[in-house]
Amino acid sequence: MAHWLMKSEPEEFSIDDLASRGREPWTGVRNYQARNFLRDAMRVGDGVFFYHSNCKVPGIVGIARVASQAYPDPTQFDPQSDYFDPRSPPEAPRWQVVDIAFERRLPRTIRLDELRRHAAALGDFPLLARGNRLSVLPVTQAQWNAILALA
DNA sequence: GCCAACGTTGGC
DNA sequence: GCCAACGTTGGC
Repeated sequence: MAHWLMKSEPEEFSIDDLASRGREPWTGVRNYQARNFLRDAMRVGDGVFFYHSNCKVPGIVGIARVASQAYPDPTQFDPQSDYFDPRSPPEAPRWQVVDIAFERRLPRTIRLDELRRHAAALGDFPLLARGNRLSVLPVTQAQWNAILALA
């Protein structure tokens, strides 16, 4: 089973939002590399670190599960949506979502600065790479275990 | 709010 | 196919 880290701005969609909804389509991915992870590599049951980005204390705040295979992101066809993509052909949609199911909050936020301090132990971790902007990224089993042990 | 880093676009 | 311009991400 694979593991992932998915970023969300808490002002848009926080771990509390996921907790209250239970399950949610992960809409709005508009980066091809992230899309490819969703579409080609994610499987139902994969573990997800829920990461709060672009906020006061960025870090991992909870655990979720991949709850569906990938399917076309409905927001790409919705002119009212911020994620509307007029260049996505309906017969060959560009953007995909998976559903994400809430599992639990972590007892405390594992902050980005803390993850950086453990960078050596975590090995090659794209979240910590310079200038990283990818919003969906893979986490190895070893990284998953090491990060959970910090919580 | 600033700005470095990065991905995408489009002219050539 | 190159690459400058532009828009976005996201930490600080």
